[in-house]
Amino acid sequence: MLYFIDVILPVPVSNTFTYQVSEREYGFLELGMRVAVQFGKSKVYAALVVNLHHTAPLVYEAKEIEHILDEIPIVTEKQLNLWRWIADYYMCTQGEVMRAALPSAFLLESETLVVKNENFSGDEQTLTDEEFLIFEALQYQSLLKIDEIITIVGKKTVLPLIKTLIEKGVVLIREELYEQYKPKLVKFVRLHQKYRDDKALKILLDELSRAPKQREIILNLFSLEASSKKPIKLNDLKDKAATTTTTIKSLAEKDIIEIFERREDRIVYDGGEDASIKTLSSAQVQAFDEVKKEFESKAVCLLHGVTSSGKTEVYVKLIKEQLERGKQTLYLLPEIALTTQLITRLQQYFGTSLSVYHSKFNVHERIEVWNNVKKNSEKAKIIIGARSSIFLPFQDLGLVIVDEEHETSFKQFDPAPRYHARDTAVVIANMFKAKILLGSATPSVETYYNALQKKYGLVVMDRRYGEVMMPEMNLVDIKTKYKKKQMTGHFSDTLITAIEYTLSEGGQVILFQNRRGYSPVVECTTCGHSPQCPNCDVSLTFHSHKNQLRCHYCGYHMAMLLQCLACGSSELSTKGFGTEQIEKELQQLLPDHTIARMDQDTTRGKHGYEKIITSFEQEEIDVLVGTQMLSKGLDFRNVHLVGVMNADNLLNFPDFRAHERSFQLIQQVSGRAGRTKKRGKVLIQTYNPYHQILQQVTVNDYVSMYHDQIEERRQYKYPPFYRLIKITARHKDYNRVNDSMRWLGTSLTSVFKENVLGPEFPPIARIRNQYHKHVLIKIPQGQSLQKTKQLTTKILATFQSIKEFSGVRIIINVDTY
DNA sequence: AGCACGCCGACT
DNA sequence: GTCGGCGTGCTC
Repeated sequence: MLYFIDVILPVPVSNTFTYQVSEREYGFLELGMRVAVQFGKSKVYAALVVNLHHTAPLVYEAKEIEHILDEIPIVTEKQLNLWRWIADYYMCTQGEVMRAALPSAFLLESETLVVKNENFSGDEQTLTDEEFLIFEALQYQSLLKIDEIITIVGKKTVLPLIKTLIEKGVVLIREELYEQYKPKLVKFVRLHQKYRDDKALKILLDELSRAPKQREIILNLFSLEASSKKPIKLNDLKDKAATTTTTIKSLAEKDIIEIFERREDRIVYDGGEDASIKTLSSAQVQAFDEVKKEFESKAVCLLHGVTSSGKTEVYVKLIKEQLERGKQTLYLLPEIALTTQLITRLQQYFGTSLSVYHSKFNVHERIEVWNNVKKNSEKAKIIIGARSSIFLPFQDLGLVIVDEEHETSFKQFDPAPRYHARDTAVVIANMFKAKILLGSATPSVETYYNALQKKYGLVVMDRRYGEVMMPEMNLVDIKTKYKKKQMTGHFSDTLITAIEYTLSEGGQVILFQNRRGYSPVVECTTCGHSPQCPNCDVSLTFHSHKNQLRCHYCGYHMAMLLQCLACGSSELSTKGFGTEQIEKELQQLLPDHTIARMDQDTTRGKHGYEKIITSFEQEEIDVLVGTQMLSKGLDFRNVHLVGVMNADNLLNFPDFRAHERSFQLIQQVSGRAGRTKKRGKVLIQTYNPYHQILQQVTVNDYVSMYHDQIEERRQYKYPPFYRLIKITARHKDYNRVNDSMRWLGTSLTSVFKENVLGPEFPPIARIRNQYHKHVLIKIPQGQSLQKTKQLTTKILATFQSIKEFSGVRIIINVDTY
């Protein structure tokens, strides 16, 4: 009998691949283990076993595997099912899901190493200059990586060169697969066994009386053992006895003590004692009971609670319950909100049962959390993390919490899999028969719809915790302010007065401007020309601190112009405004106050974000100017005033969710004001104070906003009534994008009729010298999703077989955001 | 994704 | 005329 396995490779190819294994290997292998396989001419990859069988492939000869990489599966069967679901639903390959799901240390790819052939006996005179360079380098260095060879010879394509060297017998190549993860080993010490009885010990101490240093070490070891009752770390002993590792090692060589190693986790929570959970307010108790009640009949429940209504305490109580039942909990947060604030708070409640998982962690830390979750260990009963934590190997999941459920960062945009973590979490919860709670102050229209349809449970918390009042919200009509000359730069007199008043009272201010940079567009006052990015179809943005023009899409930058490129006039003016300009103007208005800015430019680096937040918390900063980063779950006690510099650029965004998002954003930013007894104040500057959304924001009327929006969605055929699949073509040739998309649009329309929109160029058609064009497929309720996707895939397969369209990259985005 | 094969421009 | 560039197609 023959033995075969099907594997997924971490590459964007749609199929699984079949390899042959021996009977022994077949008996050992389980689904979810990794095997090293050769794929293509030389590369070796770590592939994941997804099927074991005896069916020999018909049209090709299966290769044999290199070797098995794991002793136990690293991925559970539930995960494999989930991967299949994601690949299917979001129309991508399982390899792409694998790439996103596994911590990078599990994804191995071989590296080609060039070593010298010891048997080389030929004449080095026959070598060309380049060949000789490599030959020479190998006399000093036993092996060379491909990258190193590229630097040595100074050109890109070196593979043919290596090939001739192999033919001439000068070098050999080796493919090496590195295991990136090394468990952290900690050295421990203990007394050697032969001195474990009192008599032997006494003799030893007598013998050591002439070696006081060594005797000292032994005595210190005893005192440590007596006080801790746990194995003693070598480092602790070293510190206690004020000695060196070498001295301790010499004792080990004499067999007086033993040094042994143990695996240890890198992530150790060493916070204080667990804080007891705050007693819930009556509103929180009521919400908690209601959620539990909803969970009796429904798997998903929406917790709609205004900002600072104390949703977190309700979550904590629910998690506590799961913990008591021994179940795992997943707490999902939007990427941006992974601030230390919430994590510290949860650590105080749950101590060592809580693990954090997100992309800023290094490979080793991620693997450890992964393994702990898979072992269902006590350390990983609660996982808090961003969207990628849905890929962890849960064993016994009881509850999922999706906080700030409406956040669009839960949807992965690029690369594939373009999954939505909230929606995927619902699927996972289903697989485990677990409950899932979606929390938000401003739920997404889709979720709220599901709640009203009774598909999800709904629990409302409409009071802020501790009877803190909702902030007082006012609109400032800057159109009239400009007319009446009551504006200083971008600040209305109303806003300035409010800022000055707040500061005089010792309060802090947050100013929100959803645009970074100094001013988006530089324009020549003579001819109207504005400098464009050479790689993208956008105007360059002026950043004053570096006196540069920058492109936010490709990172292109140049020095600020002195003269117009088109007409040479030196009269250049700026249009629009960003955070940087607000900061500058304000500094001039308030020279005696500290003003800081928080946006992508100032929060670069690992701790940039935390630094600003901490100094704002400690009131070293009086006014914080920032982009939407500010709106996410931060809790500043002393902010009394929030100013929205310009609400209009949010509302005018060309997207069917723009109004919903504006409402959410302004509402969230406003939530930063007045989180204590003193009532906070929010001022929103706008050209359009009668805009429906702004009116609804000021009176905090989520429900009427929802009803307006849902009506629009129904009327214009958008989610939740219709599902959307966006297909994008990308190529550097404008005509090829255009022609291929015309074909695709026509083909799709012939099947889906009026439910195909486009093809259409996006507002920015060219990014990094690549043209983009979209087609949108709308899927009405009742039309089979599966069928629609099958038909689409079929059309796309035809598309890709057309010669004239070759090279056009297709990007599929299901449930596009 | 990588890597090999195959066709076209800038240099000897 | 060749070398080196990149476009195209396949990988069990």
